[in-house]
Amino acid sequence: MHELETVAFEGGGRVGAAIGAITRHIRDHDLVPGDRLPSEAALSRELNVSRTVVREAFRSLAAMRIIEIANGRRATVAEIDHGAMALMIEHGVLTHQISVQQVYDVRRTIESRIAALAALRRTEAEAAELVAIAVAMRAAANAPEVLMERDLAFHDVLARASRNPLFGLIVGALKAITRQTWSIGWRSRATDADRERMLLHHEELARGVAEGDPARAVRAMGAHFDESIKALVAAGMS
Amino acid sequence: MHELETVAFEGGGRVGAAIGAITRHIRDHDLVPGDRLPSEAALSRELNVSRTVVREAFRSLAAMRIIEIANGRRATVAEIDHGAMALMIEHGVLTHQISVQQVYDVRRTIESRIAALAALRRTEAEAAELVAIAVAMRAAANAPEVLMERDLAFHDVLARASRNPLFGLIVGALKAITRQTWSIGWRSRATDADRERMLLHHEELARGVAEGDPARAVRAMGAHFDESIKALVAAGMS
DNA sequence: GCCTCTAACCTGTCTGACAGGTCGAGGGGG
DNA sequence: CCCCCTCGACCTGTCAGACAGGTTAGAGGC
Repeated sequence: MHELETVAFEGGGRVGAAIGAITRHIRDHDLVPGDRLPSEAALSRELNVSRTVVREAFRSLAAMRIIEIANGRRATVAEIDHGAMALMIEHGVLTHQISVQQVYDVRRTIESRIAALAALRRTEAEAAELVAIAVAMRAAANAPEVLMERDLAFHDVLARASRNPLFGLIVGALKAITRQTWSIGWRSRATDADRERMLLHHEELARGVAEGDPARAVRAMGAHFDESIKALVAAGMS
Repeated sequence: MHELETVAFEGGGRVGAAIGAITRHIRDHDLVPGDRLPSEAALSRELNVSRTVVREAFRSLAAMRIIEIANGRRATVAEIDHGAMALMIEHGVLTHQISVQQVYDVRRTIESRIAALAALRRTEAEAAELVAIAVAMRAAANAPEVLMERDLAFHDVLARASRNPLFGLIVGALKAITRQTWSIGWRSRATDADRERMLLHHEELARGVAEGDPARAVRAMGAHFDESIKALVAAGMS
């Protein structure tokens, strides 16, 4: 990897400058997740600002999960995490800037690629896990809450098997929306045949990934999302 | 749209609780971008916490671009914006949690879908804009800095033409990485033929979108990214 | 009715203080 | 000699009060 430069985000105030200084510190010292940052007092001395300013800068970075803060402990560099991104996207949906259907279109796009990559890169353990979850989903066919959690777990494993954490990050961020709309889609799957098809798609997907057949996996994922989106639209989800 | 519930993110402290209260306020009052929030003093009275706590909560939300804060003005609900997401992803790359290649794989996936959607949904004005930018790119073939900006503008227009702001959001977030690696890819396009192909791909893409031919647009986008990624790998980009 | 200007309001930053959590250096016990 | 426990230094979380500087709504003049 070559040199990268942090984007200038320092919007005017001293807090922005402090944020810049801290991210620069991370970059210049080539810190990795878990590494500790200077204390608030040390930074406030170094930057010639009050502790208030440093604290607000820390809070900002913690909100983006760039660093982690906790009482008594020094702030540390954080691992990427979808929590903040989920909040941002959720806010977009809540304020009518993004529709649920648009979220599903993005998810469909991403998950299709994930399916292909997973078919090519999954470990044996992941293949077995996917098949097991698909079986477990059928067993929970009459318990929507449980079924949803297994559905989400299925897609988590899939994302992990794609060997690209950015896919996992995005899917994880969209999961919050999924969780809130899942039951609507399920209820609108009126007939047993509809529900059976959903289970079959997951089984087919698991098999495609297990057998290392990307085309098959992508086809199953596409079919799954086509039905999901159709179900949401049928339920009147804008 | 049906009822959605904000994810519980209130990690322990009062600041987390304040964040929850503010997001709940936005949701309960169905606020949209531009609407004003209560003042810090009002919130601190209402929540029985000090202004410090409210301020840190505001900073956190501002970092995620959920609200906007400025001196003298009341905080307002913000429009979705890729700035925060860009910072998060950049941090992931800087701390070696995500590779540049992985970023490009995600971009390729997203942009291919964008190309298809843009071909179906673009306005006439956008079609003309894309063709114009493609022409302008050729004119800047010997000025890498200018060429890059036009390249980025091209993809921005494309994202807008997809009529799905979430695609624009993600592409915008990845743009920071793109900006920092673009010149590496360009330099590694050793021959004039390589560089010519890149221009041709953009022209072909613009034409595919203009003529409403999704398959053609997707094909051109795929070819473009295949070359871009090849160029980055050739340059030793991890 | 429109414009101007001011006073009230609001945010940005600083200071000092204290409660409570964390962690490592030493000392005591096995 | 090693392990465990304790304690003190260090650090973060929250509060209160203060003041500078920006913003805005409304009073008052034209």
